Amino acid sequence: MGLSLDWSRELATCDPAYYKHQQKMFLDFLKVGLVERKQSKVNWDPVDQTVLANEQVIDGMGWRSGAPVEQRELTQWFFKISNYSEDLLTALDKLDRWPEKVRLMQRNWIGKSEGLLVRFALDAKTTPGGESELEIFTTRPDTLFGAKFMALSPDHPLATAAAAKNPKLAAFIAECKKIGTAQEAIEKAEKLGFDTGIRAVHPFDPSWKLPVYVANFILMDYGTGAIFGCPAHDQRDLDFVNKYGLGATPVVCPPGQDPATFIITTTAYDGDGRMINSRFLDGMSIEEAKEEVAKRLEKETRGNSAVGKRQINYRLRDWGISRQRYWGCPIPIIHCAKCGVVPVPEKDLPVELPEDVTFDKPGNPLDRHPTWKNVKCPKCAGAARRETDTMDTFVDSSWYFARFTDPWITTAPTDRKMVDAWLPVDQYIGGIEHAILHLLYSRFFTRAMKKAGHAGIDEPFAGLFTQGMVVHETYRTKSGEWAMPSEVKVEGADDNRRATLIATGEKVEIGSIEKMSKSKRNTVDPDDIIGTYGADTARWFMLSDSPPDRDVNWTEQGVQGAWRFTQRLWRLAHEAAEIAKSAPAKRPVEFSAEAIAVRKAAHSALAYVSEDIAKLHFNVCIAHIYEFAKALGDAIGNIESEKTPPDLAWAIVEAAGILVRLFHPMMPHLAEECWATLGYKTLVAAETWPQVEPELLVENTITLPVQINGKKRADITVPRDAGKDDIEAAVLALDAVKRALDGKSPKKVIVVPQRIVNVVA
RNA sequence: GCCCCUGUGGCGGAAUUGGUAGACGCGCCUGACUCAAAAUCAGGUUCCGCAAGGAGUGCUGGUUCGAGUCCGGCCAGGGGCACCA
Repeated sequence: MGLSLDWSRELATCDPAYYKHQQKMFLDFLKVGLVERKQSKVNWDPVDQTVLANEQVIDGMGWRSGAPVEQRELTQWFFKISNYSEDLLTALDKLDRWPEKVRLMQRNWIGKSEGLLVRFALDAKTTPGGESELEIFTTRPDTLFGAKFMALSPDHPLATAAAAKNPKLAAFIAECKKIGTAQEAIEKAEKLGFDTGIRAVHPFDPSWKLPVYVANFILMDYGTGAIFGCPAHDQRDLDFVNKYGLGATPVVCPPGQDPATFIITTTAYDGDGRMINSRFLDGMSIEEAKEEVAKRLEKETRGNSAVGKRQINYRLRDWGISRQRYWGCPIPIIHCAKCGVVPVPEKDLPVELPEDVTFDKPGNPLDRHPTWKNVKCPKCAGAARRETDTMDTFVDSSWYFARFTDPWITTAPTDRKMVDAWLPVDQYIGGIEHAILHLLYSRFFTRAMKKAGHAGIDEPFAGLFTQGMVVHETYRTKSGEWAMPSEVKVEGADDNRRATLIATGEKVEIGSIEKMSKSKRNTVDPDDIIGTYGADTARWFMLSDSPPDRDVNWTEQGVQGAWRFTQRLWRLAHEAAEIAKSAPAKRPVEFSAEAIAVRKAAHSALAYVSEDIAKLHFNVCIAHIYEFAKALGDAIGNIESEKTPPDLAWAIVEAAGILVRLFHPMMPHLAEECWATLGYKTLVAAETWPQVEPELLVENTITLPVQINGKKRADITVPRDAGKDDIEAAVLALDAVKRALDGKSPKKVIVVPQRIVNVVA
């Protein structure tokens, strides 16, 4: 297709020469405290037999396998992306050349929430082991007087302790965990609770006791795994109390509601309002009440520390990178019974994947490869074993752009001079599907590389553009097999469209329009167009209609038009070359009206294309090139005499040169040919972009639309610098205006300079 | 459920950011060239109407001299998040 790629920089992330550096960075990140090994509940893909990050679970299914994801408890390696939660969030504001949509998605994913940690005292008589307090996290401390219950996650230590003494509770917790394994069930699960018998004390009223439940909708890994429930203002809590009959006292009254009659039944109120039923908070706004509660609880102490503490929580979790699969970069760690977790010494890098592996059984082949797995401990030389987890392949793509700046260096992941000179990437282009996965990981990785000394910047991509997907109809045979568009003949129109297999004539069903994929076989091969019409026509055609950020429904309708245009440009180049023979080399001092018209067409097209190409509005660029080519063709066609006047000849040569350079980015091969035809010895690719002459964009007379009551009724042509009064007088003399006014004088005449005139009748 | 985006001719899509709606291309129609066809060239093509004229950017109300563009309420399609306290 004539793409200009520097293949000398080609790299492969599966090449040990690449992942060697990745292992080095893993060890460096470990040194600076950005890698951690911990037990955690993980998303387990039962088909791929591997762990998935939260970001890789889509609607409860594995992003690759599509299988329902299960929860498992495993020891895993993590990159501490959450160290950068705040930075990753605030730095989004500075990424002004990123689509707002992507920034918003990342903001939501990071999910910052500000709230208060509150230590509730427990009635020790009621606790299993004399526990005296329970810490909860809330973003709504203002609703503390609406509290009806406390709730613990089934995984909360206090729940575990209570269950040890209460078999019924233990059974309830076991039931919760069973439901918790299938993601789909979680979404539909009813809110269930179990009263532990434990009683908590309200922080503002020692005599106010709250029952402590274990509830299936409380997550252990957010906040403290425990909450206080305010049913009137939280729908989940309301659903819960309505099941257990605990009641709901409203503490926030919506504007215009009478506090005396305001009640909550089945819908919680989470809007704005004034505090009610809340003692010293009554009458305050929500914000004032939050502040007041925080202030009071911060001051109050129990056992040498404050009862309340402000805290900011993030939804963003650390990035679990352990994968139990063969295809990935081995994690350069050795486990020794004596020394524990030992990093592989740098001189032993890379840890290469063994090649003699078998895939006959499910699970990780590295796990059952004795000679690879069993090694000596680098510290004590005793028997040890390798870490058999490999890294998530998203790690590979989190820094390849940095490696591109110097892919040849063997002694380090990056050459600091190179990486700092080249990065950040000026314009990154990718699909919206990477909005949080790849783009958030890369932002973290760049920061981590900075901390470990491998780069000097925070943000990898200064400009981001998300291109749309190419979509196409799907075709399916009676036996349920997918057919490719090239194998199918489609006839008829609208509701009568029908499709048959070209080979057999068998009828096929026309299915929905979907993203092109190998599995649905709804792909088209640009080689077909390239084969018939050439690469330039294919490029032009693909760029011409649809803006690149939108999805396109692929059709070859219109490719003929693109091909026709290449012919026209070719003819035009030859016609211009003929005129060039007699054109003066020196720029004429004076230009005729015809010559000026040609120059204006050239320079205004140049101005438009320059602007639109920077915005990646290629379809609009192409429209302007069509117009310009038409104007130039007309100008050449209008030459009557055998000998073209020298000034016009010069203008045509100038215009042809501009035209070729304008379409060169879209049709490089044709442009080079045309350039040579025009007599140039250089390559267009090596030429500079032409300069606009701004004075050619200014018109001496302008045509203003004339509206009557906001509807266009006429045009008027006036000198560019005509005064308002002159324009108004000319407008009122127009027939269309006189007719509309019917002898009366207008209420108002609005003259917007250089734009429009509106007569209000 | 919450958040976000999109909605313009027969089709893909333009519209200087509040100022001529439908650029440009496809398709279609008419004409020229031709014995004929293809190619090429010229003209037309939002809808209603023979015309004068009128209506018109998903629906509906508003702000404004003026709204595809801004605001409110709906409808439809797409995307993201979802027991995150």
